[in-house]
Amino acid sequence: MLIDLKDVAVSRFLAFGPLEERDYLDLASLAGHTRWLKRGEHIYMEGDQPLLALLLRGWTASSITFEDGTRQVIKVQLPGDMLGVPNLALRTNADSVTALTDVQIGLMSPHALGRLFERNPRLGALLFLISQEERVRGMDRLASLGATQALSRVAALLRELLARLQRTDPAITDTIEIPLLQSDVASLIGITPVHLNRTIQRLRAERVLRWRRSVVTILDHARLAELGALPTREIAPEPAWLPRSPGADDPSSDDTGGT
Amino acid sequence: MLIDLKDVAVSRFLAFGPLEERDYLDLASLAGHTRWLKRGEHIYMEGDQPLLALLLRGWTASSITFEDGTRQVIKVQLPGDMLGVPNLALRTNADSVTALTDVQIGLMSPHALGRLFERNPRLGALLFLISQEERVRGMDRLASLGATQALSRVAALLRELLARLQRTDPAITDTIEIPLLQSDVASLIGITPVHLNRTIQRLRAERVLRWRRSVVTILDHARLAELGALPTREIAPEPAWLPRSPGADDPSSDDTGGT
DNA sequence: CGACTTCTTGAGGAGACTCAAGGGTGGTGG
DNA sequence: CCACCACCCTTGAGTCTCCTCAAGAAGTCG
Repeated sequence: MLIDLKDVAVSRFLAFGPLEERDYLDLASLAGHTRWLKRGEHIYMEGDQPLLALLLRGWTASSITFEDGTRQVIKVQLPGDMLGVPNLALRTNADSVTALTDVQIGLMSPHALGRLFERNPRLGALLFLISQEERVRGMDRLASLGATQALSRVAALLRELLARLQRTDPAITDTIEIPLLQSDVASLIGITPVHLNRTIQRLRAERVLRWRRSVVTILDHARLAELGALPTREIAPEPAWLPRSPGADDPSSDDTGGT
Repeated sequence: MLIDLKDVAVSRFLAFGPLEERDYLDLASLAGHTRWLKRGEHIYMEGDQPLLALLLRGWTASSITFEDGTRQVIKVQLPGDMLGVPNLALRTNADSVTALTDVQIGLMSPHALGRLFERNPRLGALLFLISQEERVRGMDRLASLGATQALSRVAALLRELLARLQRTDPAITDTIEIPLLQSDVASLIGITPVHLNRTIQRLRAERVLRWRRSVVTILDHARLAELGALPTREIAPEPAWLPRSPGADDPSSDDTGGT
């Protein structure tokens, strides 16, 4: 059960293809202090100055609070995900991020990010791509909330989490531990906790899944896919247009000889 | 009513601060053929190879189709917005983009994008930031769909469109022309056309707005803000961490620098 | 073993959906 | 220029999903 933190930290990058040694070094230059936070603590809050971090262990949730106090959970982050990235575009944070479990995060300075764009355009472009992947996820969630009812939304969420967890741990197939209260899951898919619970009861009755405390076991993957009726998204394998790593000794780059 | 296309094309960049002359030149290198498409035509379709374009004139809508044929409108794009960006992360497009009006688009090659990241890290980082801004918009919409009811969603949508239009045309204050059918608007906010219509009737009765054909006039901005209860997002003014333009003659650009 | 949180179930009500038909509006062709 | 047609908006009626309020069961932690 020991995972190499290095692997987790770059897992989102590796989804698009292998990295050169130079890339690992440049990515390491992003790493700042690591911190542990307890479950329930906030990594950052709405209205604060933007802050950038990498989630190394544990789960977090991003939420937005309305003026009347209503809280909406926007998404959950798993190890390897970056925290606070969208807020870089804003003067103050749009969302808050809370630790769902005890978590370990690696803080990183926006300035280091800026230097990364300068020094290693390939990694800059990869960061760009990772953000696009997040946007696609957001679009799918939007489609789920906008066009389907509770049963489908639960199915779509479980399929999403399963797929994301499988990427860093292929051993996961049927059983996942979701450190979310049912009230959090309900907010995530835009229904009330009461209604989520009734929906879970239906899925249990149909033997689609087991859901005990925070451990969910999928019994009928086919039925789940049928309910959460969005296609599985495939990551672009090594997009040809990506700049090459600055270390790569390929003489065929016809461009200006900078360096 | 004549708008300089150059201005439109870079409007999203300018939101974060002014550009150097060099930046304009590098951005121009992204520009490929421009094309006109008629209302109703598709810029690209789900399942196709990703394609990159800049919307120069007119409106488009992005939508996702479920396996059962249900279509969900994800977002609308206005002049200056880029089309197809999120799909760069995927093997095949997750969404389709359709022209809501006659539109003019500028195609751009992903390879040119890759070169831009290499040649002008500042613009690379700005593209990254523009994507983050989109993510924030998506998060807000997710919050709107997940936590509020029809009346608020209509209000939030109108406020969003108003704010986006005002950015390129400050003259817009109360009246906007929305080239969307009520059925499109309904899908966008995750309700049925019938229910949207009833909701509009309520807003009309309360004298919050006029909505005739595709022309919407806001009569009561305060009430609208009250209903669409999300804070206004402010773009970060010239983030300090952005790399500087490669043309900028700053002698201290070598990587010195403390921790 | 309590005290607390979280999950579960019940009952009643409201927002949103479906089906369906009537009323405008703009476009097209005679 | 008018008549017709197609498309869209609007309204009605009935139903269902989902919500709210509330209380009881089960699990967790000190």
